[in-house]
Amino acid sequence: MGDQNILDDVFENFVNGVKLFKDREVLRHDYLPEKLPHREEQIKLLGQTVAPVLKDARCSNIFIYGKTGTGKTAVTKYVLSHLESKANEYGSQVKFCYINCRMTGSEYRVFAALSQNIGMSIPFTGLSVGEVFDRFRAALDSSRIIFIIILDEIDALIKDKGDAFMYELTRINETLTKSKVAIIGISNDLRLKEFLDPRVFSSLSEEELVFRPYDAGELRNILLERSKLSFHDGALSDSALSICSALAAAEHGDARRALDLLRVAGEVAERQGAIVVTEEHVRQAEKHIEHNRVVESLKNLTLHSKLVLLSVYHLNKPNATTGEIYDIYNELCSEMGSGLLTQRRLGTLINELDSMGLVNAKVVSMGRYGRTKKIRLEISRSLIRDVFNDDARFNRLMDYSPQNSRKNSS
DNA sequence: CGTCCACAGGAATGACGGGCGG
DNA sequence: CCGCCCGTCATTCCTGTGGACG
Repeated sequence: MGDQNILDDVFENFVNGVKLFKDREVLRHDYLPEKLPHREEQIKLLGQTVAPVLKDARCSNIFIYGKTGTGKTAVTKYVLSHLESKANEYGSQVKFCYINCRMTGSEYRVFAALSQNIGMSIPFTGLSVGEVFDRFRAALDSSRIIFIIILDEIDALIKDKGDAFMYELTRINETLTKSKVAIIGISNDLRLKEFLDPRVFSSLSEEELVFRPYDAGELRNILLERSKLSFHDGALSDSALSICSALAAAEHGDARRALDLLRVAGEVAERQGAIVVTEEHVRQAEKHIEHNRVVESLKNLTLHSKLVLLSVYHLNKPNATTGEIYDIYNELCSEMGSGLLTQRRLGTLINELDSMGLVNAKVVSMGRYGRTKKIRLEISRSLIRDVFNDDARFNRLMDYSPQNSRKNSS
């Protein structure tokens, strides 16, 4: 009955309470606004580059660089959707296909998605990559179009699969007679060219477009535009808006981050029944986002990654080495009756934990005493306890104290 | 100034589950 | 149903290496 009342309050509050949001969809980062402030230059350049397709000519390949949240994807989608409607107007046979390489995952699935887009279905798996590519090329040629391929986050794919498939793709025009292909590559990593075969790179970057990070003032304008659509008048304090832009600017000039902060701050404020979103709500939002991020990645770790992380937790010193971790990991494995992985494997698991920001690993040389990684926990110990205590398998391991077999000084 | 530690991290290979074409 | 291929995880084997020690 007490619960009932609480729930009533929650619903009551939701229905009758002050509403802060007008439309929170506007703050999602996949929302494509009608205006993209501070990107007029890039829009113009990209537009000029793709314009030839309206006269049925192939446009140059384009390489777009910029860190996350600098508007690369938004600008590209914006320009292309306008291009598409123009093309319909003029009756040009233009098609484009947007692919996020990181989401798509493998070269196989990239080609499968491309084929899908020109109306040819490819099985999820089962064929060789070469076969899929051939089918794609055949289907493309017989469809007589200008095909613009947008490969977003292409760096993710190239870094772990290599650039062989890109070589195929950049040369595809030579074997097409009735269709033409242009590629727009989008990369978060400015150093991508170091990973690319020079031939691929030169063909891919007939044009280059660089997106600088936004500064605090620009972020502020962006947020201002969006907040007009997403919040009710007066629901958002000026200082909250400023602090969102400042925080995001300090990170990478990441607009996506700024929008997230603003949205979550709004949600926090709404939940607290506040009439206006304040600076304090933004601070809470920041913690909230980070907390969620960590808990999510923690939950999604594989068994052995969890054990490795627990080993770092148990060793509990700021300068743990790979070998020490491995010893403890060893103990934990036998304690739990699970098989154990090689030290080689553990090394790469540690690197993964590092890139997720759960752990900090740095290679150092201790001269006479070898070369190893110094590993330190990057997240709070209590958080680890909270998350792992939920999992019955780890109960015994949580208050387990390892008998550090190594004789080691500090 | 060369040695040699304690690993790093690349390459090749294998085991395995999923999924297809024929 | 068989044979093949994919992607993922893991092992094995390997060469490479910064710098304190002797």
